[in-house]
Amino acid sequence: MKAYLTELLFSVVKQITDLTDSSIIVIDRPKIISHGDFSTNLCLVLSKKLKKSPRAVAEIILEKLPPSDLINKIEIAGAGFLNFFLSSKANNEIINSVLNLKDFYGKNNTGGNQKIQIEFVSANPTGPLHVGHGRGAAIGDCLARLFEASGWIVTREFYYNDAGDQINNLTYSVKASCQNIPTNDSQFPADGYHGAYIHDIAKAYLSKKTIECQGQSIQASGEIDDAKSMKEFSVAYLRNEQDQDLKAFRTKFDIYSLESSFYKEGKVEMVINKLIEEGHTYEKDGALWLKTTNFGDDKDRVMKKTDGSYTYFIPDVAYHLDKWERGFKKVINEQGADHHSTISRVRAGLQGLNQNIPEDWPEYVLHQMITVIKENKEVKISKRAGSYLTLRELIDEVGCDATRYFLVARRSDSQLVFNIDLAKSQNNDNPVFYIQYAHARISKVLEQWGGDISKLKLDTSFNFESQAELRLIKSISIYPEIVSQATKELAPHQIANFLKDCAAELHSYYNESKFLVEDEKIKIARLSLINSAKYVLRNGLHLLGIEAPKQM
RNA sequence: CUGCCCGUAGCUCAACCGGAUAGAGCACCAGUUUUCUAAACUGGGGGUUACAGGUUCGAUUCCUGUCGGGCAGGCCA
Repeated sequence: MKAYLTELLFSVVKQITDLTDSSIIVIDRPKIISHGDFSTNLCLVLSKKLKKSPRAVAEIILEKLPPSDLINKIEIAGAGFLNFFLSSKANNEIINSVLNLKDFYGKNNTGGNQKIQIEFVSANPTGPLHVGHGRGAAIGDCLARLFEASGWIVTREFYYNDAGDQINNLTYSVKASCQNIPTNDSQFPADGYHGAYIHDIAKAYLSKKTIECQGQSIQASGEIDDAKSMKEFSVAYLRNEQDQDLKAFRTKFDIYSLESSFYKEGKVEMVINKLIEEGHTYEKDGALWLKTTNFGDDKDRVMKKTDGSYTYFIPDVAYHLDKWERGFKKVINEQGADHHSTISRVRAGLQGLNQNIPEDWPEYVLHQMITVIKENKEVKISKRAGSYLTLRELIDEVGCDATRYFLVARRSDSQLVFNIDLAKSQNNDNPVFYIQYAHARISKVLEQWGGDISKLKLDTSFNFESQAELRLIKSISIYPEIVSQATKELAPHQIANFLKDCAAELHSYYNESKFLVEDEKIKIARLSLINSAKYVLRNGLHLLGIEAPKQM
């Protein structure tokens, strides 16, 4: 429809100016219902060029605009906006197209089956997942769903840092726990982890438990001095825990990449050698440095420490080179804002490899930190200190649907306050229930009608008149634009907000109007309308990974 | 001190590439059920968009500065 209006307007623009590019025509969706279905600021833009007032330009355009049976009326408003009101024929065709497309309404194929890789969560296997990881999981998973809905082939990937110092700290902590050293004892490792889960691992290790992890069975040797087994077991134990957390959060990954594998396969070594070969390194203070300042960083970074081991971002670079070599021209990394400094380092490393990788590759979506409030007090999320709110606890307390909704319904780049008591006590006022309730209400009405829902079709000559109906139609017709915009801007929260609005329109309509009426024509029309709203709500909820219940 | 993100109603958050009277929910006040689910709806009060400048037809949005919050600035990850 936007394209249609653009073409219509451009045919006039060509008559009254020498412009040959239709890009100056911008069609908007007005916020206010009385401003019509579409609007354009074209006259304001052209007024300077034509040396006429915007409203005068509007008069001229209006006069020359060819008639269309899809447009009911066009108004000049405000400073010189042109507002378009769709005809009932155009509206009815939208409803019928939703009824035809069903689950496909809102999807598009702008991705053209290109490959995209989305990395998210990527928590270290040193503790259970917490709320922050939950935010990453919710955003990352919704992004993946959005890209799938836009015709991309999505690979969801989880990267495990299973090779750095923090893994040794984990092992030392488990060992100390095996020896019954209290966490506050001076004998306990200074950089150790204090959470209660450490004791669980120690207990399982001593009793020689077997852990299933990604199709492998890892058995603990139970020997306190068997550092290798203890490390393997601890990591497997926590990965297994995380897998269960993610499963409870309805988040699946296609590929798990292990930092350790890039060492094993020699890819870390290859990256180092290549960077030396390309002349981007130098030695200082007994360490090997990468000149990241050549690529926009504010200072150079150590890549090989004096003890011969590598800093964390080198395996990161190796990992991203691997992504590139696997053919992903588009890669999105979703991570916490506390990792933002790695962006410039990883990109610098990739540039240094001289592989014609674009400077802004990969893309990043960073989510800001979460403050968790419980009983009016901030809950500190610290693995080391052991005070800890796990994602699983949250899911158990407020449910998967509500947790997902809360974590994805806000712009990722603003900090978020998660009030546990509110989320818990709010049950009835929770936005997610509000949306689901709208879906359930429609389902119930259609069920009571008892007709063949798949055959519902709207007579194109039918005329919807009430404000509630027109508002609902507008909401339904906007949906595909919301999906493509949310995808383009990597902003899944727009889906959540849209659904709340759409559900509000439905509830208003529901209260204003009865659907199962005597008049067959009116009944079919109204049922067609709410059934198309049902598809929008269901498809939208699906994009958020939230269920659309038939009854509540 | 330096870099990145943020600052919008009492609280939690929206606002499409710069658009029209800055919108929702919670909380507060007043109403709506013998009729498809009241987990709903209708109406009301509540704002100098942190502050000060600038850019232009037009700024919550872009630029500069100030203040405030968060995160980074390890040979930790």
